[in-house]
Amino acid sequence: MKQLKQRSDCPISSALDIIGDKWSLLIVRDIMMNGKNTYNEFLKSAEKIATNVLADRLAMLEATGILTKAEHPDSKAKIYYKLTNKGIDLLPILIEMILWADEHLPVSNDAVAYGKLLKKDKATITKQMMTALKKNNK
Amino acid sequence: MKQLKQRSDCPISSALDIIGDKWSLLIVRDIMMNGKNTYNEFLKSAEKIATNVLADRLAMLEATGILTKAEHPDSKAKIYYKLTNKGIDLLPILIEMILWADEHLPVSNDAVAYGKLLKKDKATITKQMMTALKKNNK
DNA sequence: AAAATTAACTTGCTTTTTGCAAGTTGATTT
DNA sequence: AAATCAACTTGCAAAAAGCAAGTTAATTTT
Repeated sequence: MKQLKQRSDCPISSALDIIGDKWSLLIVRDIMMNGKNTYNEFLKSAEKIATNVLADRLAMLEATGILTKAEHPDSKAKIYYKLTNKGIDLLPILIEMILWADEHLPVSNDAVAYGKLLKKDKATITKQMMTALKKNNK
Repeated sequence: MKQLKQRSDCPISSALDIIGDKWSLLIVRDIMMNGKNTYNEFLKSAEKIATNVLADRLAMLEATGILTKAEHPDSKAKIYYKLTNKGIDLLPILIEMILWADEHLPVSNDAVAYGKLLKKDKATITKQMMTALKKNNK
């Protein structure tokens, strides 16, 4: 697995030590906003993560306590990946990324629409999502 | 320079295409919160970025319109790197990373103290910093 | 009940990126 | 005029990413 070391005691640097790559937050996004929870579902996302990279990131996100493996309700062959509270608490970072991208990058029409909604009522929407996610988590 | 391509039209993915690495946001942090503006100042930060990686990231951040090169007030030998409005708008993402790290990772005492302050008055502090940064920017 | 399919990986190999040390060039200081 | 400083560049080794194919246990289909 990717080497996990703390480069400094700066909080931004320490956060980036874990989530500072192109893939980790996409897995978190898929669980949080796209209702995905299994290896093959993650593989199917538009960004096309490689199988070995996905395996590596899942192991790393588990090792850092952002997600955990659980039994899948439908089948013993599947693994149900779910976010911990630590993982759920990444939501505000994702929200701010959406708002930034919506303002400064070319994104889909859907994303533009969602961005407008978010901008209007960020605090409420965030709190709502957070509560829903943590409830499912118990 | 690192290949700049959009993996999908998802806003989170598109944001990560640019800032999804271990170094870019540390440069932004250094300009935004640590009063650093030159190559050698960036090199001196605790995380010890390599010279070639720094050069690469500066070029990439300039190419994506997050920062620009300006004349240094004190010397013609120095380059003064400053954030654009697009770069300044990354502040909320950094703020949320600080709050997350403060809650879930081991960070310095200073960071813990600052996190408490932030948590109490996030909106006001963010707006204040943003305004100050954009004023300097004109 | 055997064969095929699915899910979650692992392996091997190539390409790209990172990290490290040393070198270059123009401006500034001694 | 010589030494130093600032911002890079270059060369090379190590690590990570990307790609195709293979493995194993659990279903599903025939």
